[in-house]
Amino acid sequence: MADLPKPTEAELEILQILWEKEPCTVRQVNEVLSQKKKTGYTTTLKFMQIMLEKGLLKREEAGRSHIYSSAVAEADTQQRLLDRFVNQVFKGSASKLVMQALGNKKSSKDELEQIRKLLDEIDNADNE
Amino acid sequence: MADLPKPTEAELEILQILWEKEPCTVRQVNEVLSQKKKTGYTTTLKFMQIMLEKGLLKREEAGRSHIYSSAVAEADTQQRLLDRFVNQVFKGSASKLVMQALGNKKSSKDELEQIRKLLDEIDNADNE
DNA sequence: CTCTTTCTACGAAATATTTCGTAATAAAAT
DNA sequence: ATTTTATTACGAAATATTTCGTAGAAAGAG
Repeated sequence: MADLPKPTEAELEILQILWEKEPCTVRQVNEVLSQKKKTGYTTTLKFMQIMLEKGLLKREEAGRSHIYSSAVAEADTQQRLLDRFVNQVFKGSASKLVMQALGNKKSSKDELEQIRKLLDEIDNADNE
Repeated sequence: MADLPKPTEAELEILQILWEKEPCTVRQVNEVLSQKKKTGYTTTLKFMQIMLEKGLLKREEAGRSHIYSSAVAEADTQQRLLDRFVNQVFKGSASKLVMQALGNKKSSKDELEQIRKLLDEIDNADNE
């Protein structure tokens, strides 16, 4: 578990698609990706080859073509990016980020309730 | 209130310093910046000139030299970056981000209490 | 006044990221 | 069997970001 590189913005878009639909061929990924931005097939292919080299994806040969899957878990990646983000933008203060996020984003009652439950759990476990 | 460009990583580091200590000369900023990464004086200067052009900074002539301040507020910038981040990494779900942030980051009791209060306020105002 | 130091401005090199064209190959269609 | 289509690999152009060197001007020291 060496230090995986931080995925770039474009790489993250591809990971999002794979997390949702994997395993996928390049074509399948490109079909989804090219709806948000007009991306050529070989552009997507190139990204996925680069990501394979970086260890972000894995693949399996299927005759002429390849079938890709993510090699990094969604939650792990989110956590890694979040840590970076909190440090860069909020000087490491997760609670400041949380308050800013809650302040301007409307969340459903259900979600707010879940957050409350989480707070309770943290409080209870908080006898370090 | 046109669309300010998203500050790059290096630009954000400079903004952080200014938000803390502004107004500053290039030298003052570089003194702080060069402690985290060995940055040459002209590198910092160049960044600050670019940031002036982009509208991220403003400055005032002081004889031979210039005195810079931020032209964007910290909270606004954080909010803008946060929105982007939530969309890119958490598919727009602020509450997922919040839970991930609370889950792995230890926050003080005080901070957790503040978040609870914030939740209450949201609940009360929540008659969309 | 002359030399040294401290600025700014500018250009451009170095690196990272994104995008695509072309060639080679294999499969599928006719 | 020839042509069309689909796929990978590769290289490199286009763009964005980071870094620094050099020149010139202005201030300060001697």
